[in-house]
Amino acid sequence: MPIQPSRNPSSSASETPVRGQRADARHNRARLLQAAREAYALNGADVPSSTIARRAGVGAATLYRHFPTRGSLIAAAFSEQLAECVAALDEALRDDDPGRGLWSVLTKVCRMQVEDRGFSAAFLEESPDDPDLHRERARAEAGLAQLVQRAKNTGQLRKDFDPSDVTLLLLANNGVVRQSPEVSLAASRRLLAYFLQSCRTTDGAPSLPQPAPLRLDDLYGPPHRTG
Amino acid sequence: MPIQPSRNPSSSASETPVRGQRADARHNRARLLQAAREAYALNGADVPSSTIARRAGVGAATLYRHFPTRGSLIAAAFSEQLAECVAALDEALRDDDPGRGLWSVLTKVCRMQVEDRGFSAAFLEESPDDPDLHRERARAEAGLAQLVQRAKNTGQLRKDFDPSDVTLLLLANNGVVRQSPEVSLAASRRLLAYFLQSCRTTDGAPSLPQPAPLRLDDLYGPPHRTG
DNA sequence: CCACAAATGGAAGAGGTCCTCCGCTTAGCG
DNA sequence: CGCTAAGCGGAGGACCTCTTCCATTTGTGG
Repeated sequence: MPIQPSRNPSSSASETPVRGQRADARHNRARLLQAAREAYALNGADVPSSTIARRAGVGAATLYRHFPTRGSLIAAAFSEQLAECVAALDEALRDDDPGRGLWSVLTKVCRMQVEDRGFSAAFLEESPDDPDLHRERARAEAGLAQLVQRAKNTGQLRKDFDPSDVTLLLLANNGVVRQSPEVSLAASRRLLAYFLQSCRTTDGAPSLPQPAPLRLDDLYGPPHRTG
Repeated sequence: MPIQPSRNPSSSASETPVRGQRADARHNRARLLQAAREAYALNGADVPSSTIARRAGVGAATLYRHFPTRGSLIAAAFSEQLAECVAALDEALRDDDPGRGLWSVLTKVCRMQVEDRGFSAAFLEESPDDPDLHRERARAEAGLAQLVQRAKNTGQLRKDFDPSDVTLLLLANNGVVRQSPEVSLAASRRLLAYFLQSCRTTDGAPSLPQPAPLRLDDLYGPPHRTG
């Protein structure tokens, strides 16, 4: 059963200010979100909360009142980007040409990873554990699977491509992104080019090893913390 | 001018204990190195020094006397792996089939990244700033360039492959590695398969975008620290 | 076996982040 | 305009890591 493009992609609860709070509180909340986005974009999400509070021109307590946990701030700060991803995916699903749709999604998301280091943190590294985020990730996963299947059907995508390979690309691209902006952009483009080229159907090509069980919603904290 | 395979690949000064120190000091040094390697292998190099000292069964001061800076410990702990890389490269340079040599180096290094999270830290993320390390990285860079050129000459490697693409692969693979060991292994294998497939000469293939200026010796700290 | 310097370990200072408490300010309603 | 509670900021406690200091232990050459 095909997924319906979502009607209002930016309805994430985290983004919508709570009704009935005082005007100054609403204002401060907005300033905090903006400060967080700016700070995260630069070097990822490992920024002291105090820095974000200072940039927003509010005290630490205000930050913690609005966003009790680290994850809630991250989730709220990136619900906009999440919406952008969902929109890109919806658009791709509407495209008559599934191959073009898939390339376009991959290109867009890779570019977002380059342009905003916090984006990767929000979706791959940190684990905000926000219900909205989980739901949207699951939706994205399903939409991607559908898009992948269609692209296989049209013969634009190799048959042994696995939806988890999208996650694989995102992780790989994330690894490439920790350089200066210009270098990151060039590196990401080149990585994507290599990847896409192998993804296209090449009948004589050797088959790939087993796909890795990478589901977006399983990716957690920096790594697999043991010890 | 072709590079000569190095005669004694494991002569890194960091590995060789200083002559003339007391037997217990030499012993503790060895215990520290082993503890560091074990701790780093698990989750990368962001392990508190105190943990390493405790695991080695020595006090914190002892650690700092032997390895005054974080970088010196990391560099010393991974000089063995570095030697392994250099050996793999030397072996590849001796191989009659440059393509096979190159694939083998890439496969080996990717696998090392999977099996030892500290390895990546030592070579890509942290900046131990050890003279030995710099020298060996430069040597590796040169050897790789040579191997790449040979593989192009035999027609096994696409003409627009750039030596920096090896670094690109290492970074990408590093991004894929932060999962459980089994998942990481599968993911890394699959990524490598995708990459290698595009690297093989395919005359009709679309050309790649500009290579990214990624030299092993330019990669620094987590990222491009601004702010 | 002894004396002495090398080497050690634990304590403690410095620095940084997370988060909470609490007295003060101010928006918003009547 | 004035009351009230929502909201605020900064101080400070808990925790963690890095690094140094120093009294004590221990290997070793004579």
